[in-house]
Amino acid sequence: MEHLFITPAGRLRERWKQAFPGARAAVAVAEIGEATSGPRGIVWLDIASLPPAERSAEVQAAAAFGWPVVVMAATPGESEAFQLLNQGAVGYCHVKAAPEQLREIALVVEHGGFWMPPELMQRFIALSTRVVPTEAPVEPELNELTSRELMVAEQVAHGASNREIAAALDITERTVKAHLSAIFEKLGVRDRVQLALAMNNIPTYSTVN
Amino acid sequence: MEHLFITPAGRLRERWKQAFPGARAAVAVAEIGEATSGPRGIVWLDIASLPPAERSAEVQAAAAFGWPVVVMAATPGESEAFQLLNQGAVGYCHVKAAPEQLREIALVVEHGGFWMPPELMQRFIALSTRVVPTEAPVEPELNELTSRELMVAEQVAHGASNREIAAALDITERTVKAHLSAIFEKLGVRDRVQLALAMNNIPTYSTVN
DNA sequence: ATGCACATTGTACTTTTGGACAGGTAGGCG
DNA sequence: CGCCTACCTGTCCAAAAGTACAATGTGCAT
Repeated sequence: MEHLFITPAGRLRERWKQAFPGARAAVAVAEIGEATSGPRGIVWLDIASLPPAERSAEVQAAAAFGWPVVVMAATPGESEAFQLLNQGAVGYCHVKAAPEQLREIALVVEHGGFWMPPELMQRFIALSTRVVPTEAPVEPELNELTSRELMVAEQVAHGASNREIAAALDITERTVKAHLSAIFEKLGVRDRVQLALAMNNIPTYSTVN
Repeated sequence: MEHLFITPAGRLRERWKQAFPGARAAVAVAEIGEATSGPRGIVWLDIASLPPAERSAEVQAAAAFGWPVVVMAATPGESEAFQLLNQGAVGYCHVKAAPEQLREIALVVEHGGFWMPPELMQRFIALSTRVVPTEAPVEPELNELTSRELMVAEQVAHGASNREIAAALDITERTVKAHLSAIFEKLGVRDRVQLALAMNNIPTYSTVN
């Protein structure tokens, strides 16, 4: 496994040599543009001192080389991270990552995985759930609901509190609760939050319990 | 490195034994709920024959165990993948993945990486660039949330209770409440119901008081 | 008339939620 | 070094939500 560090300085940092004794350094990927047929390796791209505008192109060039590309940034930022990963990088870490960290990353990417700081990963996954189309809409059997229950359910679907519902329907809060209990039972939801989501055709996980 | 396969059948498939000769099998994570202090291992969760509704909870439970969780699905779908990763899984593969593949995945996740099929990863990246881009906020206010707050908000957006959120994020209920208070303040909503609706771009008319 | 579903309300209770007040830690920054 | 932010936690408390075990009334169908 070869390790190729692309860095403006053109020379390896101590940290890198510690991580991979046999590592090589270069100023640009173009400098070694033919080893595609040799043994697999990893390209480590130091973009810390690169103008932001050139980074994307640099990653593309490195990715074109055929080896997994790990980007090393000085100030890991989420928008940059994903832009660069989108350009073909498979790793994104801090330029001052410890040797052990680098070896971990190497293991991950050489086996087809992606690597980025855990916080970033968490955040992106969280964000993704917002845009990924969730099929399987849990279409509630609203037919099961009586007319009065349906009124209450609609109020909840719009975020109303029990007190507000009581006022709107001119009934007691107690009665609202009674209707709600019946609704929960019929629709198989646990509480008003899940009801509100179900009424808007939004699936809920953690429906258990 | 221990390999624990959670599968309804309770017994190892040939493929798994080939991949990890020392692997163990169990019907549920609860069955072995104390080895947290022992050597690190990986939990392989077979959700192929599990009702979709229970999968999320199962992943949560497995994640609570403390080991990296790899979900094995019969028909890998992107929405499910992201949901389950959001529940704490760090891997998502086909239940019939080849032994070599499993070993690759094991290497990746045991070194802190994430693994999912390349197509999914591509899709994931592509989607994320749509959400994250610097100055293209889908909901401007969401940018005000910190990373942790966003995670909590996501959970609420899917109907989770404080207790479930606490378990999922491995924090106390108190902390969840703290985050929620901050979220309510920042997003200008009154309670978790309105937050859940707001997160799903559903207007609420009773925002007053 | 009898049974039944629906709507309504009551009391009492547990659970959940959310806020108030008060900390503690860790990392980044001037 | 303080200062700030994010993150995490605690106790105490009050409101809201939800459940359990009721009762009452109305209309409708068998």
